[in-house]
Amino acid sequence: MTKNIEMQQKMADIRDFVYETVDERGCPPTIREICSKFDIKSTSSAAYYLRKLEDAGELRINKQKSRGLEVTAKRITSRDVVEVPLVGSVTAGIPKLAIEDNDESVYLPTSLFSRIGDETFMLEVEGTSMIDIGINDGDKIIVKQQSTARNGQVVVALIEGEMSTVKRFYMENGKVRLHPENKYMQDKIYDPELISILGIVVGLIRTEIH
Amino acid sequence: MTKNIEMQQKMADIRDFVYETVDERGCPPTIREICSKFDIKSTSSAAYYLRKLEDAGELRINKQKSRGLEVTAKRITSRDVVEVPLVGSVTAGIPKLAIEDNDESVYLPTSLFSRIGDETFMLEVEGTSMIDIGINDGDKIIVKQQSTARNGQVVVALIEGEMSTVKRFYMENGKVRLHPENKYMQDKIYDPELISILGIVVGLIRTEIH
DNA sequence: TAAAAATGCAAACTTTTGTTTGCATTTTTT
DNA sequence: AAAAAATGCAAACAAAAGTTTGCATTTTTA
Repeated sequence: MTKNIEMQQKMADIRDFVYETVDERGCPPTIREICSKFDIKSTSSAAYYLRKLEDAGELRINKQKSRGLEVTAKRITSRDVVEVPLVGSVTAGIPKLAIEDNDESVYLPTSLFSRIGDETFMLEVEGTSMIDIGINDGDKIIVKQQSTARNGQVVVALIEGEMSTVKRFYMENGKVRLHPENKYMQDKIYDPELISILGIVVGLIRTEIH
Repeated sequence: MTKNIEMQQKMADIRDFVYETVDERGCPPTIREICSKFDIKSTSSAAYYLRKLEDAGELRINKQKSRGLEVTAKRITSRDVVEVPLVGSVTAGIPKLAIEDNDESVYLPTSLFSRIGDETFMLEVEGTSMIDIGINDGDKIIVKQQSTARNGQVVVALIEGEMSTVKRFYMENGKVRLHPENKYMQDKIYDPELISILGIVVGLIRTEIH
């Protein structure tokens, strides 16, 4: 009995090793790599375990192919997620306008954010100016980069080139009105040339509930 | 010149093929697979392109190893994301208590949701009972499964075994008080045995901003 | 306890796969 | 236009990696 448990463990270890290797290296281990990892003396012994794992449905073996192991569990592919840069915070003075390579980035599930693409970024909200529509201080908003907006859209805007803000956007009588969704705050009206739109808020992530 | 452009295109195509194959199959293509994919007649020609791609830093070649190609771009691994099942909606009558294999699931970035694990699920909120703390109708909440809660935590609770709800939880004088964060709604008091806690709300995702 | 099954090893073997060599053709440079 | 470089192919080659065989040991079953 105890032998059987050890066996189960060994099989699980090998399976995990195969899975990890595929995950991290993008390429399954060879039988000989498995041997040296687990101190198995003969390739045929390792192959024996692999056959058992295949019987158990834990992996697939492509006959006569080098590195022919395939994992059966669903793997994450680049189609499943979109990488979106996290570019700092809004209302923190001058925002970063350029997305840099060394920015922290976040993977969002395409199943929820299907239409977002390369021109999307994330930004942490500071302040409570949009709290009446449920955008809280500290929330991370997902912003689709574009320089124009339609009336009533929630935008990230740059005011006079130096301060960024999240507000609801209106263009009325040749003026831009930025409307905070906070009943204690006032709308502000600007000359259009003082405002540049950085993008439209399309989603939000909150990681703490208080 | 036109030849040169064709060449660039061919190189890019091969690189993409290598990347896609690694991504989808979890294993790079062999040189001969690249040959047949692009109608290259000789393995040495394909190898020649691969060397150029390596010079350009687009991939790495492990010498003398079968399937020794490695992509250089960062790949998504299972460490980067957590798979979380999306189990329906709350306040939609009797909730599903068991998480099923065929549930839709969503990948969340571990960089934002570092502490969540297997016992986490997502649920779509229906209604406005928590709107004062910014949980809107249609938001997808991230819930950590547990059967107890501390005072003041936001929980998903099952009332009398048949209706689930999101509320702030208090245990006072031997009674459970469920507090909606909506100034137009009233707290409700229950005997503890009528309430079971399904989990604690730890985060939220919104995919539409109105 | 004896037979059967499972586990394990070593070595030879076969297939897959990357590499090298030599030559032909095309493109670019001088 | 001639020389040089780049591109491309075929075939032989070498290394890597999966498979098979036969036997020894341990564990399980009858």
